[in-house]
Amino acid sequence: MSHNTAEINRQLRKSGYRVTPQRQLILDAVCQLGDHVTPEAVYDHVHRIAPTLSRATVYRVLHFLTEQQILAMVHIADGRLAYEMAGPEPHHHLVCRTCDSLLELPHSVLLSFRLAMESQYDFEIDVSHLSFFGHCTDCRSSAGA
Amino acid sequence: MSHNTAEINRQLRKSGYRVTPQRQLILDAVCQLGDHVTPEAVYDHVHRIAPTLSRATVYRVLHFLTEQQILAMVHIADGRLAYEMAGPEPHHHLVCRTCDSLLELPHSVLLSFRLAMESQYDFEIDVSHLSFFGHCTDCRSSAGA
DNA sequence: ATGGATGCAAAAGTTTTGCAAAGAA
DNA sequence: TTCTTTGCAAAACTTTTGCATCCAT
Repeated sequence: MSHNTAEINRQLRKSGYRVTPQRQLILDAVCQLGDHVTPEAVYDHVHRIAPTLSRATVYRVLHFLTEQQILAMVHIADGRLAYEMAGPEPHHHLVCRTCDSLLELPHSVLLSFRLAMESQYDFEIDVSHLSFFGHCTDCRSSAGA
Repeated sequence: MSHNTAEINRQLRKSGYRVTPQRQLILDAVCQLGDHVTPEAVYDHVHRIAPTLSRATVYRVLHFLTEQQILAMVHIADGRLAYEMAGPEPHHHLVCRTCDSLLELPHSVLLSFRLAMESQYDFEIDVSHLSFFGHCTDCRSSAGA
């Protein structure tokens, strides 16, 4: 996924924040590294390009960009947190525990489930992003059974 | 929830493991503290009773009891991990982000969703435990909206 | 020039590990 | 007695924070 740099920069400046090389590097990194990017992966990536860019900045910028809704925070296996570009439409993932592959799940699939929860339990599920863990086609067939 | 101590002890010994006061204390703690118990909460609890019981032991025993399927590991808010008694039947939770209350969700509710994922995406979701985050009745009404 | 952002380093928090000693079977 | 388990302490890892400096506007 590529992001609209000009648009994002305009948005940030309009809100009184600054567009810095670090923020651009970190955003590019999340973009290039794909879905479910960990802070450490971001750090590894940007640190190669800008060796003085610190871990503290990576964490701060990831938080910042999430607050600005430019990034989204997602849960990954083992209860860790990761980030990805915040798309206009919520989407979800099927994460294979064996090969770590990702399958994207359109939002529509979750809607009926959400509605059921709402009517049966009067509980409004936050469905900005969900990850489900399990096993994909390939791993199920190769693992036998 | 109370657990069948005698049965569990028998199971452990049968597998060649030992029943120690620490293991019993930690199991009792998870039992008493309820669903979604963090390692730190367990430590706080047992440390009051047995001040020499160390954090290392808490972590080791929680892992151990999970391997033995006496406990189950669950994801809670903020990507943290917690534990609870492993019931005979999988169950799931609706976790309120506002008041942290828990609603139990019977396994049956998830079955249709699971089947849908399996047929549409050929992906087998691991449904040993799922937590959904959102807002409960009370918090939705009091927060306005 | 002004105030938000960064780098560094240190701290805080969480989980793991090595090893000698303790203790369950 | 034997061998698993524990306690302690230290290490490993992840994330946060204080503060002086820097730099985008």
